[in-house]
Amino acid sequence: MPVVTITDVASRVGVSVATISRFLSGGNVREEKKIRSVIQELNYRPNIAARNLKSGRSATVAIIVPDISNPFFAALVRGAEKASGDSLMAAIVNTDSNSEREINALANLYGRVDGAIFVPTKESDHKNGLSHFGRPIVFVDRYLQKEKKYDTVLADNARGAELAVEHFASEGHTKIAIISGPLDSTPGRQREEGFRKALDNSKIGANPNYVIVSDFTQAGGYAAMNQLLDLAEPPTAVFSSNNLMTYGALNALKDRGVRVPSDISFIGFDDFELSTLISPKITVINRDAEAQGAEAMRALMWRLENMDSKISKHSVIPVNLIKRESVTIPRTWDLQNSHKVKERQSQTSDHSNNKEKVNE
Amino acid sequence: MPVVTITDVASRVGVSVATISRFLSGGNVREEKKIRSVIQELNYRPNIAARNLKSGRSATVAIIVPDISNPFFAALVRGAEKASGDSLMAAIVNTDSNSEREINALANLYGRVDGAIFVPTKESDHKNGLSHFGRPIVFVDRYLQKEKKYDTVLADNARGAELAVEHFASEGHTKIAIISGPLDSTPGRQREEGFRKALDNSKIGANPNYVIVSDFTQAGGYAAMNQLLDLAEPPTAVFSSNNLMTYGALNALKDRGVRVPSDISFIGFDDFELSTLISPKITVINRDAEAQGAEAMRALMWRLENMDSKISKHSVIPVNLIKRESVTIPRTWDLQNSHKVKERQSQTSDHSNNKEKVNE
DNA sequence: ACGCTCTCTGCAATCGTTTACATCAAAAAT
DNA sequence: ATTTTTGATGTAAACGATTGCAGAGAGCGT
Repeated sequence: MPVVTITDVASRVGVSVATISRFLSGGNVREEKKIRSVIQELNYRPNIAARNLKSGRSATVAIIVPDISNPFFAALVRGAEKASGDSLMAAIVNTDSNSEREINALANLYGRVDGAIFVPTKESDHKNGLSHFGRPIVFVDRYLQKEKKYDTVLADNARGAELAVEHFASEGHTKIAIISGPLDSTPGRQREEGFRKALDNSKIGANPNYVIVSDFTQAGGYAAMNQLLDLAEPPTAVFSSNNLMTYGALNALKDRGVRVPSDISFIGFDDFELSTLISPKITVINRDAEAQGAEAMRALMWRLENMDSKISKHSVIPVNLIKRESVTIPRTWDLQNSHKVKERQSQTSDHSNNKEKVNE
Repeated sequence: MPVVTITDVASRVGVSVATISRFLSGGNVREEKKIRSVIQELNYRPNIAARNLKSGRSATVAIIVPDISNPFFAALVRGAEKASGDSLMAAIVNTDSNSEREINALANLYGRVDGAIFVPTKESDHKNGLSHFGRPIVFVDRYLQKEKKYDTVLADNARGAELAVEHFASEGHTKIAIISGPLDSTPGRQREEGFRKALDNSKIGANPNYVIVSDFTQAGGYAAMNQLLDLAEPPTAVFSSNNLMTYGALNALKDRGVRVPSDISFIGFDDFELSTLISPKITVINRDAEAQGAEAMRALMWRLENMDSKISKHSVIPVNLIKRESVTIPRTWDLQNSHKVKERQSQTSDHSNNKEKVNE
């Protein structure tokens, strides 16, 4: 297996290597036709490593995600990879939601890739790792609070939570709970904030007992839902902040024989395969994960072409509510009960005193 | 942002670049301590491209899969990536089950990667693409029939199908159907063969009407199940050859109001998240997809270290039956009916004549 | 004291490209 | 007919590492 180089092609055609190189990069050359045929004949392929060395680029980008087997990240990666086209190679790294592995990955990737699409686990500081990496990074779905200069592609998380709350409220719910993700992750925080804000806007107000901060895992969702059901006065509607926790929460509901939606209404963030197979079909907040990945890749590619641009780009992926069967009006008993709550609620807001809310 | 090279380190320490290089590759050097501190101080990182050029390797492998958003492939990739450790970078490519994109990917990857883990869509010939690629390839889950020299990591597909049939048979089913994947794909073919073999072994014999060859997609599974239900004498038990078709088949069942398992028993190949959330919990043939990916990566790494070895390695990932709630005994009406079938069946086998089976 | 081995060192070639620069012939402008 | 412009070409120097080779001390046996 003789490895054929540009020199072989050049001597075979009878020109210098420079000419071949120029042909390869689209320049005008006299012997174009002959070069083409010789390349074909010898099956010449440019040596990528040599090209990378000379050009200082690798035509490769990294996609760093917490867990590729989470359907959302899988779709994200798929969209990104598809958008990269043939010109760019995508290397993927799984961090298992481990901050240490994240900085490790960044260090390892240095010099191997031209840039990265990064889904960090936490919003906490990554500063050293990032500056050492020294290449463009597009943050997806999560970002680092202190670093404004990086491009981001986020979902409209707050809006998603609002849509859920508004839908619950329009059906008459007032005892609305959230199973939230970690507040030091972007989607966790933003969805929780959106939830509170929507509750405030609709004059219902957030009940601290109805805010369970969990961890975006299935086990966490299971525990959180049980915690809600154990309350003296359980909520009549529950919003779960991501797909994995939705699985867990639904399992808890099932295990305890609580029926959806007759006993409790439910909305999850992020649609999932099989959401139509289970009974009832689950109402969800949805967004186009593939589109989000594609947008991130486009942003990164743009940045690679415009390294010196000072402006940072921040895209927001829209969300929408998919109404299915897991939301209905509260049970009568709860309705009466919620009536009382409502009254109490309006009293407190009359006094513009939300201390009572916290103690409630 | 001054890019620091080995030369900078060398001059700072006061030795030649060769010494630094030797230190980097673990050789004994006098100034080890000082070199270490200077590297730290200047934050020197070896230039990967230069190293690749010299060594002729890229420390990168490709993972080529039909669809990363299929949970099975996601798990496969995850296992492979994890097994690669820090020494190897994994580039993933989605082919969308498109043969053309497969050969394209191989061509594109030439020179960029040291080897590949490849899940081809079809068993048909890829010969030219493969030989031009000129680097080790480990075939996973699927392989190319005519190429025996490549390493493979397959699941025990035939055994999986057998387990399903045996379980159905042990519950008294005789009208057993398969929704098969394409017969020109390895898992499709092997599972269908295992199905037939198990049926023959148990003296039931395969009914051609009960073998629907579909395409491993959800839509395909949906259509196939409908086709089975439209039969004058529908099967009492159905085995679906992959997870996507399982989704589709279950949807069809649901849409037509056919209850599982009271009306029809069901087993799917490959477990899936949420298999416990839907009612009934689905009985499946399972295998460890992550382990399969990890094994593939190990095989590839071994091959990269032993390029000249003539022996090709073929690993088989075990499968097991996870009994849940989707299989029970056939309905009484069907039992009576199947009794007749059984009698007919035993007659034909008495005659040791399986021609009739084909015509049945 | 001499030669021998052993260990570490620097020199310089090398990997396969790209590209600034100089060159040169042909075409265009005078 | 001469000068200027144009455009393709070849020469050679990079890019940043690795490595064969030869040399230089140090340690050791005789």
